[in-house]
Amino acid sequence: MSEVARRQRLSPDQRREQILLAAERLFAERPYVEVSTTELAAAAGVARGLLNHYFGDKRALYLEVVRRAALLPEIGDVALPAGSLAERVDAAVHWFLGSITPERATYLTVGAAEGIGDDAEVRAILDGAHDLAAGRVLELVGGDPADAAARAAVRAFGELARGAIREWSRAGTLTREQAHLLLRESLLTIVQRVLPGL
Amino acid sequence: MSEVARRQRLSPDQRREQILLAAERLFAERPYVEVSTTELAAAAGVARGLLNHYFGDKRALYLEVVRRAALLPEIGDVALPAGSLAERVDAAVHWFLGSITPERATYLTVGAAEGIGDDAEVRAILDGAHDLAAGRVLELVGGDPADAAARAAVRAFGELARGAIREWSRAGTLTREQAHLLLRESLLTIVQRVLPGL
DNA sequence: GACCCTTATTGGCAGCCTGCCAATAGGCTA
DNA sequence: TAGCCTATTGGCAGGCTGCCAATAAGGGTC
Repeated sequence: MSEVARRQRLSPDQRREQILLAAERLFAERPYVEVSTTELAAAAGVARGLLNHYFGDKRALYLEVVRRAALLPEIGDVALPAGSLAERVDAAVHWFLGSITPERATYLTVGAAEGIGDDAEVRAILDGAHDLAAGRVLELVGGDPADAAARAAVRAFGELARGAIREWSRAGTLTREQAHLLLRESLLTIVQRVLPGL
Repeated sequence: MSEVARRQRLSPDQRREQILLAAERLFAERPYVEVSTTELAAAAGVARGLLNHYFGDKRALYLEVVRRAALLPEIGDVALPAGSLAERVDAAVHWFLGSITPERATYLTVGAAEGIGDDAEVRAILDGAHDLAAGRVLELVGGDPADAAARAAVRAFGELARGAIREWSRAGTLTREQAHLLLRESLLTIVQRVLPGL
């Protein structure tokens, strides 16, 4: 029978990636406490001590996973403004919904911990990612990304968006079209009737 | 020096409450893993074993704390419909914002874990509480609480509300008036332009 | 192609945390 | 005041985490 090499020496980057992939899977299935480092190491096919070597401790590994997951949306290249406000709003919503494939839905709706069981560091990571997305949306609809209040309002809109996405892709209580309608009308109202009044 | 009674025999209800209060405080300060049962027991002035006696295990105690926190909003007696739609919407928003005193903000914006680090049980508790609130809002604005899609849309609105509340009471990036404006206009739009189209 | 040397990788030790259970004693009742 | 029910305690056993010194994979060098 084929004897699997007991030790395999990989480049730090490869090994890191391998561990992160396994951790991503396990942490997505069960809550933090329920996943032991022993299990994480086994899933990655590695000695437990290697986790500490690469990430410091369990918590740091977890934060790394959250960091990667939070940034998934690929807030990159979306065609900037063009057309009427209605069209631009529609484009922004489309981008938001489009960046969510069902498989990634789990990660994208990440809102992690708030309130009881809150975790300042996790919160900070997510806030950063959400703020980035809010800034992008504000640009798309022709707002001023530098306006703190406007940005805050759009960040709040982001919560609505993640809520709608969850209703659609996880609970199945809204169709994608319904979610789109909800977000389009809401965002339009926010841009037209709320932002000017802040 | 006054010798504090080494053992004090309380009624189960009192002891339970005493432990829950201490746990509430600690869990609000630091994430679950960071709080040890030893610490919880010390904070409650009780032997560690008593926690298990009353709640089973640490997780169960935590869930109990979350359960109580999630239900805080006192979704009880709010004057039902009256006046124009605009007025009813305003009343609903007022109720949502009013049920949030700064001290309780921490608990009320509880959205707990989603995605990475998700916890099915915590999720279920919060979903239940949020759905209850959504049903109440739907009643207030004259919608049909039995309409699943409408309820889902309003649940999503609840996320917007919690987001706005956080921007206001925690981040301080929105004033209460601004948060109110954002929620009022959004909810009005949802009722007028979204619900009919679901 | 064989040897070396850097460093990726391992395995086990020490401390802490958690759940469990039998022993203890507080305080109400008769 | 004596007795009993049961609230409360303390310590044991197993598991998990972080740390560190020992080990060997495999690319570079001659």
